[in-house]
Amino acid sequence: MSLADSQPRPDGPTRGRPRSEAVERSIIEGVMKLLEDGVPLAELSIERIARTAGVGKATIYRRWSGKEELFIDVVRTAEPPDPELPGTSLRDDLVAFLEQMRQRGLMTRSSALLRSVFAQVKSSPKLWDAYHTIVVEPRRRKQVALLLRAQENGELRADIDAELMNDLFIGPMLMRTVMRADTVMRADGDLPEGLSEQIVDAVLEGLRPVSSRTP
Amino acid sequence: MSLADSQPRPDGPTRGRPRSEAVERSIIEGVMKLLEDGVPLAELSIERIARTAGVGKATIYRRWSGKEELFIDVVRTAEPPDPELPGTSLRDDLVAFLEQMRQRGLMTRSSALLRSVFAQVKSSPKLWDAYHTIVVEPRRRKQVALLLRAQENGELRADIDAELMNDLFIGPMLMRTVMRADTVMRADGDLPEGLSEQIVDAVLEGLRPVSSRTP
Amino acid sequence: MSLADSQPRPDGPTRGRPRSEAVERSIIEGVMKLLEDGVPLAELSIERIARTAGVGKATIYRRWSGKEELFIDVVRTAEPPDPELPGTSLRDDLVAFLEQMRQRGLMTRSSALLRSVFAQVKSSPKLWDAYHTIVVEPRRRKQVALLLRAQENGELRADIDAELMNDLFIGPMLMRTVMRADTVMRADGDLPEGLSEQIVDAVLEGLRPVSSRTP
Amino acid sequence: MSLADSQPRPDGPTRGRPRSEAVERSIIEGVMKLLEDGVPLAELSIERIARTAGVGKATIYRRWSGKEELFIDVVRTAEPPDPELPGTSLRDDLVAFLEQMRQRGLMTRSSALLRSVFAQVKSSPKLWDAYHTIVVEPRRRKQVALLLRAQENGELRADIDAELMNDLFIGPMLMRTVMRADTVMRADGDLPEGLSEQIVDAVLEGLRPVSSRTP
DNA sequence: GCCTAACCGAGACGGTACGTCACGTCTTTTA
DNA sequence: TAAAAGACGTGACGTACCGTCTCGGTTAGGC
Repeated sequence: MSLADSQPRPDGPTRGRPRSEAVERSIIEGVMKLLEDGVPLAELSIERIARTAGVGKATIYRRWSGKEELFIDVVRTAEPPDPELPGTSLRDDLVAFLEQMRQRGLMTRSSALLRSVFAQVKSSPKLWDAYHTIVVEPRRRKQVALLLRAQENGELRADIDAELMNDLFIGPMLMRTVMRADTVMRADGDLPEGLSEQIVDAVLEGLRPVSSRTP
Repeated sequence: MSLADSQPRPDGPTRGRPRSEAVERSIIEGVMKLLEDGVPLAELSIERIARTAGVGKATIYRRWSGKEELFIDVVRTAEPPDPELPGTSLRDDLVAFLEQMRQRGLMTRSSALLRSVFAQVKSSPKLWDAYHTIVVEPRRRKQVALLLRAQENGELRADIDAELMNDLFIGPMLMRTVMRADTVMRADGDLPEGLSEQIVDAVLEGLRPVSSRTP
Repeated sequence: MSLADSQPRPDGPTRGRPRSEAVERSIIEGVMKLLEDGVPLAELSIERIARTAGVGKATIYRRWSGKEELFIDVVRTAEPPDPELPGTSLRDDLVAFLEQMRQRGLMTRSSALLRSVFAQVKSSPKLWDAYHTIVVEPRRRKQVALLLRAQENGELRADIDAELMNDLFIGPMLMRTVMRADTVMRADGDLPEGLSEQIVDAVLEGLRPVSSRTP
Repeated sequence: MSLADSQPRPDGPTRGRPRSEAVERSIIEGVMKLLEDGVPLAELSIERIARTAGVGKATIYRRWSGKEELFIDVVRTAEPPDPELPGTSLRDDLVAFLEQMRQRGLMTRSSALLRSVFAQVKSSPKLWDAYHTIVVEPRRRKQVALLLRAQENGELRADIDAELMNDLFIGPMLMRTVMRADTVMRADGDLPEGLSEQIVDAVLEGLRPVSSRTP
């Protein structure tokens, strides 16, 4: 799960001068710097990245097979780790997941970065698959596991698929962070504090067993 | 709402030979044909589009300022019209909206096309704004109006913002059609018949006034 | 020999609106004006000429089949008429011819024009042929006739071809006006007053019969 | 005096892969081949030259700033070297110079080529200056030096400028090689053997001191 | 005093070439 | 052998003209 040499050295492991790890880092950080500086993704050519990182083009191609592969490593580096769950209640854990999505959707510097690479990643099936496998799916599995446990505890209705339930919680926040947030709204008015709680409470209301509903 | 000349003639309205509408159509349909034939979006150069449509490059640039602008019109042309609402009940109307999203998410020819252009549109703030203004926002307004009326009728709780409610319904389906559908799943197993009803019923359960809940 | 309609009207002589002579003039004068203003010949596109003359492109193509044909008429219009010969002596007549060449080679406005179109004319065999037939050859014939008469009078040696003699006089001046004058020298120091007399006198010295030489 | 990199590398002398001389040659020879095959100069686009030489356009622009600069090197490559002078007499040396001009004016393959590029070069002041500096002026200086020595020896009159004298010899041959030869005459009848001697003898007659004239 | 054919300006049209840029590969020197 | 530098063939970019073709609107005869 480390910063992969996506392009492994073809022959033996150690002959001649070894690849410099410093170079690896300076390339990825160079890309991040450019994105943070507001350079549109479309203007991120390999040549420009090499120039920025003070590196030869061949040095990039030796490690990644192209721009897409490189971006996977950039996203992986920038992606925030999964949130620590409070564990105090189902509701609190769900809120924690949504809250992390909301944070990422805010107009911070590092998120502006993420969002633009994200768009690029999304427009390439190959990248999207990789991103899904490495980042999205593991997190989704955690969320679904949480809900399954709650169903077994009787905290949630058992007659609805846990995967669908998960989408009921995640989908609305996604709606705002990915679909609307990046462009239409400029201020963060669309992602106010308390939004996570509002969503979780409203959806949870319909998913609890009848017996345990708010009176 | 007609096929716009995104690049309006700078001068008066009618001097010189008028632009041919047939050419306009053949360009847009040329793009659709290429996409349907499985040409990757990255290989859709203006030169190739012009060649396919049997048209000079200048003729394209006369109408659109670049590939992106052109894609807006392609999406707009392919975008299905808003669904006709049955009007029999709030639930049925909501299902109708979601059902349309589900249909679009299925792996039909025309939708495979749409989804890749859609990704491209999404990766450009300018395009995304335009798409939002022209396509998304009007539809969203209809949906919200529907919910507001239901709140006034007492069919829905009045203590939750109607816009948020709308996201609670739309978000989960979006999750599956846009986020997961294009790559992870190949068969349409993720968008089964009955999905719309499942979502609407589950979410509606938490949004009805306490008095009118399922016992 | 008038300003030709190089592109004659195909059918009968007079049906419909006749072509405007004013338009004809304004096109040719437009070209001259552009050249006098120092616009490089290479930048003289048909589109620009039409714009300058306030004329549609088709109006130009109706008269000339292309840029080259048009330039013939421009040169013809600008070419100075043959000089009037004093007739006082062979020497004076020869000087008159050379003096005209010298004048044209000076850096006057109208000659800057001529020289640049001349260069263009020269680079196209078709144009060069036309220019030769219309302008150069008739003048050359006059010069040769002059020399032939002088041979009959005994003023010139009879053992040298009159056409070659003509080149002996014309060539040196051409050397300076066409080959060197346009670029290398900037001031007109290379074409000083008295140059024509110098050339004629020097060459004439070798062409007179021995009996009549300067002692 | 080697095949210049008209577009010098901006940086230091030896960094990165050096420019291939083979490519340089194949471009210039490609142009020559096209011209020899009778392709009109106007159809010699950079794209076509690149295609013929099996070379990318950028590789051409890396060396020359445009078609014109390239043509200088083509002309320079094809230009015959200065003739070897017999040194037996002033007359023989002058004949040698003229004879070379006459040879070049004949309808040989390589000269048909040269003459059309030559016309192009002539139509651009910048090119013409360059051509003059590199090719014409050095040769002219040799010729003038020859005449100056003859003046000092008393073989030529001292009262006529040596530069003017030079034009008296060169001009007439130029008249036939450059002005008339390319188009009007087709066969080489205008440049017969013996022409050089005829011109030199006729002009020399007027330039010798009176004492040494043909009786 | 109409009729109508040809003119006129404007500018769209399918092409071709321009000169620039980035692609991914390759060949140098230097370390 | 890696690394920087940059040349290489390829091909798309967006612009400018080419010569042809519609447009709406004149402008002169011939009836």
